[in-house]
Amino acid sequence: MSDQPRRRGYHHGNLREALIEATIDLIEEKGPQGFTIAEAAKRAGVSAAAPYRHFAGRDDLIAEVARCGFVLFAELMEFAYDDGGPSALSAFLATGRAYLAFAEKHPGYYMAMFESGVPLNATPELARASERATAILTLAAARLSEHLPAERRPPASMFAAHIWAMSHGVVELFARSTPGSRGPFPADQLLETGIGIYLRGLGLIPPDTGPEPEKI
Amino acid sequence: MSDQPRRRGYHHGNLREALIEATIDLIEEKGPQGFTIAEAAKRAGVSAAAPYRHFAGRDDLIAEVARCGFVLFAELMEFAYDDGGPSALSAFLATGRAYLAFAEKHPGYYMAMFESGVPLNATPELARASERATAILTLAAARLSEHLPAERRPPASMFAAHIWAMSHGVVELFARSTPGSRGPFPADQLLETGIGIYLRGLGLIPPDTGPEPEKI
DNA sequence: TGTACATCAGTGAACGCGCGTTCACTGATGTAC
DNA sequence: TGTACATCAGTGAACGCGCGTTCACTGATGTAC
Repeated sequence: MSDQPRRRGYHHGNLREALIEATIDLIEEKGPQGFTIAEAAKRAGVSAAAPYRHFAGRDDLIAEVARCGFVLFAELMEFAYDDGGPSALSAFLATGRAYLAFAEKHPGYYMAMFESGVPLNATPELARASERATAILTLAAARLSEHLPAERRPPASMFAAHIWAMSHGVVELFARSTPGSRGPFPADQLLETGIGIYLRGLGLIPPDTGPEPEKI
Repeated sequence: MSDQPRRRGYHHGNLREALIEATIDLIEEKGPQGFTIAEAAKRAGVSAAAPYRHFAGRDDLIAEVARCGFVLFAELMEFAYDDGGPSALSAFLATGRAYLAFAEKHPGYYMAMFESGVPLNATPELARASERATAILTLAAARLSEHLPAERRPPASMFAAHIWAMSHGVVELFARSTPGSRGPFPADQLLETGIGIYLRGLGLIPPDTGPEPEKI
């Protein structure tokens, strides 16, 4: 938050972390391609050459930010999932809410992860972090779909992919407060209702009462 | 496709369109931020200053490409929708397929529209084009949901937003052939099944036969 | 049909800028003895 | 406890580059008469 460069002396003492922080803020403000190493260094109160003591270059720094983002993301999802309690359904819905909350509270991370152009396998560490996050969502989906008879149970990874796709789509299209926002619905409501309808389609939520749909 | 600059003389004759074409190709190859006016001009066989006779600047050119993209997009969606025939349901599913087909066949347009950072209301013409595209999807959703009893019918714009979000999410996360693609499912199958489950949740597709889900 | 002229769509040189990165350096830190 | 020295994390100047944009210009086109 504090952009003022404050240094204790010749050595920064914490430059690596300070650069990561600065990168997050910069990406948040100007988007992934508006980010420059030079400005991150300036914000950390350090010369433009200093970052190269800690990162191989621009892409390496962004990849590291993305990795940290996935780590935090996974932690939040895991915390929200709460080991499947109090019920598989509520735990699942909580992870969905956590997804959106993460994107809204940490747009810098989110952009580094999904909009920076850094491929998810740019570094082995990044690949591992993103896989771990995927695994949590997939686990939540798997646990929830155990309540479904096996013969009409989609693969858990497909289930998870559907939810991920809808969540990501809502974030990208409707959660940004950029001018030109579409539609009158707040993003969290949109995602909540969307997931609700999807789960009803799977048979995980009882259908609404009401007359049968006419034949179409 | 032909990158060779071929000119008939001092005047290009068709520079505006040639620049748009070059921009599409460049964005497709290098992403929206890899695009430069200088290179678009070179591809069109023209000096770097020439584009300024036709566009106010970089952003204006990208915005125009996005606008063209929305126009084509709307046309394809409209064609796929086919005025709601042969049935509201099949017409709706066709528009979903058209969405994905557009993203796959015209990635340059798609990126200019959704990933370039150009806000959808950057110019009045762009805003109009994107609204028209939205309107078509919303119309398809409205027509389809007429088959639902009014009291459990979500607003058509919300319905449309759900579908748009899932489609966009599938495109962004699973349709790119970039290294690091996730999941073993082809994008079209993912979208098809996802929309199917969603529509079942709305009651627009009869539920699968099978035992009731246990209480969860 | 021919000529004069306005208009238009290009050129090419130049600008200022900021970026990513390298390099030889230097000041601070910590460890061996 | 004090000193010598290796190591580390910074500096600042410099580089080459390519970009967006401007400007005075010039060649081609089309229209009025």
